[in-house]
Amino acid sequence: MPSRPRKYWLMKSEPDVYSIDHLAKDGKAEWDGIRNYQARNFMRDEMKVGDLVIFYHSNAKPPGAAGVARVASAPYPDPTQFQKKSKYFDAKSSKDDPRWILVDVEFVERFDELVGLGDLKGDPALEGMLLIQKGQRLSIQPVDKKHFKRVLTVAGAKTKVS
DNA sequence: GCCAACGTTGGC
DNA sequence: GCCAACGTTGGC
Repeated sequence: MPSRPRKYWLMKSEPDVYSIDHLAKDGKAEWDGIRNYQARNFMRDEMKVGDLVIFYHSNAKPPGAAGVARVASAPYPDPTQFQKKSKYFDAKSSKDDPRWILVDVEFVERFDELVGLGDLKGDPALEGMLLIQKGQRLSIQPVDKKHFKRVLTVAGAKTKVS
């Protein structure tokens, strides 16, 4: 039994860099490269194994919700922060006190058709969803259960949320 | 490619 | 602690 109700999330990824198809192929991935404190805090403090995630394609043509993933590990330090050759290297971070934390994410399903940002914005049932607020750029964000379920419905998803 | 919105950095 | 400068995000 989960010790708290399952939470719901949305995580953005640029499909040119890492798409839902990449995740489908890999099965599981380290969600590395997050260098925003608010996004890090969600992974470090609030995500639990089993939480469901909308996998969102950003900077894409078109942008939109591409599928579903699941949190698959406890939080742990992002290894790329210590790799000098990585674009995510952070000289100010130390192994004793790592600044950047990530979780593993595993593939659940790929939507038959991407639910475009325009459709999300035009859906009255999604009113108030963080993603569609003006100026909102957080790459990891919480999603209300009702909004999460709505996106799955619109997508014709196989994943069911009780 | 443009640029609005937002976050971070660093001088003071 | 303020805030200008700068860098990034991400839709268009």
